[in-house]
Amino acid sequence: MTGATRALRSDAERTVRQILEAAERVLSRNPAATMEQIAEEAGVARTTVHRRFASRDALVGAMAAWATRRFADAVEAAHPETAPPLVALYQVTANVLRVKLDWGFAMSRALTADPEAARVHAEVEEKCERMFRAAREAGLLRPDADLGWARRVYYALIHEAAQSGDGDADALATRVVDTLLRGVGTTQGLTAPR
Amino acid sequence: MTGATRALRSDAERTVRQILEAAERVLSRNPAATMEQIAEEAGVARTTVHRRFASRDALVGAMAAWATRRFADAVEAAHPETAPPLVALYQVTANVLRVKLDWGFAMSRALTADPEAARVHAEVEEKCERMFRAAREAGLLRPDADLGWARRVYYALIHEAAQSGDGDADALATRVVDTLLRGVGTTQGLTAPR
DNA sequence: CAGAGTTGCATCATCAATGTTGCATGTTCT
DNA sequence: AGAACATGCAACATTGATGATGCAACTCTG
Repeated sequence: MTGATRALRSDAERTVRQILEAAERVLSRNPAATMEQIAEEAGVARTTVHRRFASRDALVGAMAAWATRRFADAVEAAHPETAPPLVALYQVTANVLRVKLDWGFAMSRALTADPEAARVHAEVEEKCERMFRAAREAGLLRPDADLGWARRVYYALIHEAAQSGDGDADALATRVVDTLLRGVGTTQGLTAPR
Repeated sequence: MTGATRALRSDAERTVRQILEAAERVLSRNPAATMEQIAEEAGVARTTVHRRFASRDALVGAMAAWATRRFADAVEAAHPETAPPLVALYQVTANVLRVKLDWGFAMSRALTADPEAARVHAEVEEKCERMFRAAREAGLLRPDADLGWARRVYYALIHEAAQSGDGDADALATRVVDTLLRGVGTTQGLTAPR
């Protein structure tokens, strides 16, 4: 591999990144957007997009793969296995939000056919599962908490926080974790109001 | 209007309903589904769908209009203006869930161009807003609660409950309201743990 | 400068979904 | 049975997105 080749390839990779980021911006606003619109947003010709990605599926797949990698790294960086549950929960939330703010669409498509992405995703899923189990055993969650429901709520809160978009990842994470654990009410719930 | 006409028109209306319901089933699974697939699910020919709905947009519009009406009725039937906040919250939740379980896709498309639907939707939005304000003033929500965030969370919880699909509307509503107010944790939150 | 590589542009082929129409065949009511 | 209407079927036109290709122009690097 010559120096020239490296330099040129670097240009190419920059273009690829521009396309991926443009696709994220466009598709997060309109999932049915056209390759033309993506190319326009990326500032390249549509043919260039097709030269880089054989098909639309390939493009979305590449986005999903990229987001999946960042997602897995974000979770791993929070050390959810070793950190105390509350710390882990907060760190995972903040890190995932950082990724999701930039790659929301790609992450929503990360559950597709690609076997590698599916594997990574399942792995993260399992880590999250264990984190919630640990949280419950540590008394952070109610002993009778339905972990499946808790996880659903958690994902939904992260999603809403990412959509609302006001504040940085740390502020949003605080809000998410706080809401997840305490809700927004003052009462002790329907079963024991007041 | 002759009796014959009435009878025939009644047949036609039944077909329309079958198409609307089939479209909901198909599109909730795959929003990009084909008119062909919708027709197949409805047990009619594709041409029949096109005879009833001039275009795909018209079909989705009709679904949205139908769902919007049921949605507005569901909220109104809970008397959110006059009932005590906690009761109103629960009743609205249960009633909306009943609609959303059957018309999830249509409701997700109810924010479109149609002026009448938009009006109704804004009206409901406002009722909900007032309900949350009343809930806060009644001490049901924390005094410092961000109503915008609370509403987002509320909508998201309803959505998740409808997706999870286990249990009837009343059980789901209980879960939603309980989670909204108390969260899933035992602590007093990040600011005052333990 | 020469060469390798990339991009833009124009163009073409393909394809799937949409929307239309004519006609024969029911179905329901009178 | 006859009138009125609805449906299925087959065929057709249209359209918009997708994907491919040839060529000229550009930008690096050596």
